[in-house]
Amino acid sequence: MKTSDLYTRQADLIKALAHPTRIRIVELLRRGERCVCEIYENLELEQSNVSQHLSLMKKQGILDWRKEGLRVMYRVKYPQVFAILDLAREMLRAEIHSTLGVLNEKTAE
Amino acid sequence: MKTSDLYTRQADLIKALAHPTRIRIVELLRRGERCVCEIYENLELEQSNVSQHLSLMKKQGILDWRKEGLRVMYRVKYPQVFAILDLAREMLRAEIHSTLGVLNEKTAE
DNA sequence: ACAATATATTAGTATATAATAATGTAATAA
DNA sequence: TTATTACATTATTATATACTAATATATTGT
Repeated sequence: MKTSDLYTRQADLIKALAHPTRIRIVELLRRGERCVCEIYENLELEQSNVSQHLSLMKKQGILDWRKEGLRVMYRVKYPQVFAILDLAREMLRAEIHSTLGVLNEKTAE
Repeated sequence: MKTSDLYTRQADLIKALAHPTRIRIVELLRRGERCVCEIYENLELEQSNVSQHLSLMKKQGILDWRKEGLRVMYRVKYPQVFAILDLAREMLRAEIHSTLGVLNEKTAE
């Protein structure tokens, strides 16, 4: 039996959020649960591609799903997921501002 | 010019934390700044390997550094980095508990 | 100027990830 | 029972990532 260590599990969980498409999916799900078709239509992606990304996140335990007739409805299981995306955005903004800051210094007075 | 879009930048930033070795490095830096040699000795990794991971995180803007003689001291630039690791650990614990929960139900009474 | 030390960079290779296309499966409708 | 719809899975291929080993660079001490 090969139980991956905690750092690896933690990394895999974070990795589940480390893709632009998966971030877009999660942001869509922030507004509530959605079926697969809504997701790929909304984001203009291939059904298969979306399905694979969903299954990856499901595997990492951050998504829940339920069948509703033909549809499969997905939702984000932990609010921490949104919190992580928000924190990343904060840092991104800070980074962008600090590089812009350098530009401003150069063009100032 | 190929300016990567915001979701890609956000994903790259998160990806910088999505590796067991980089998580271990950041956890070490949680206790304060460290030189490269302290890091690779402490974590029993190759200097070159650590250097590459550091440079990746530096590139994503989450690490700061300063030269001190021969040494280069690294530190984490944003507390958000630690917050993200903490949130991921929370979810990991919840996941582990919920799977253990299933086991308990099976062995109960 | 030369040696030693700390770190960075590069090249090479193995492995992982992602996208597309094709096929499979399960639920409902006719 | 057959067709249709929604989704999942698999195979293939391209690209990205990570590790090791080797080499380069920069700083300090002699």
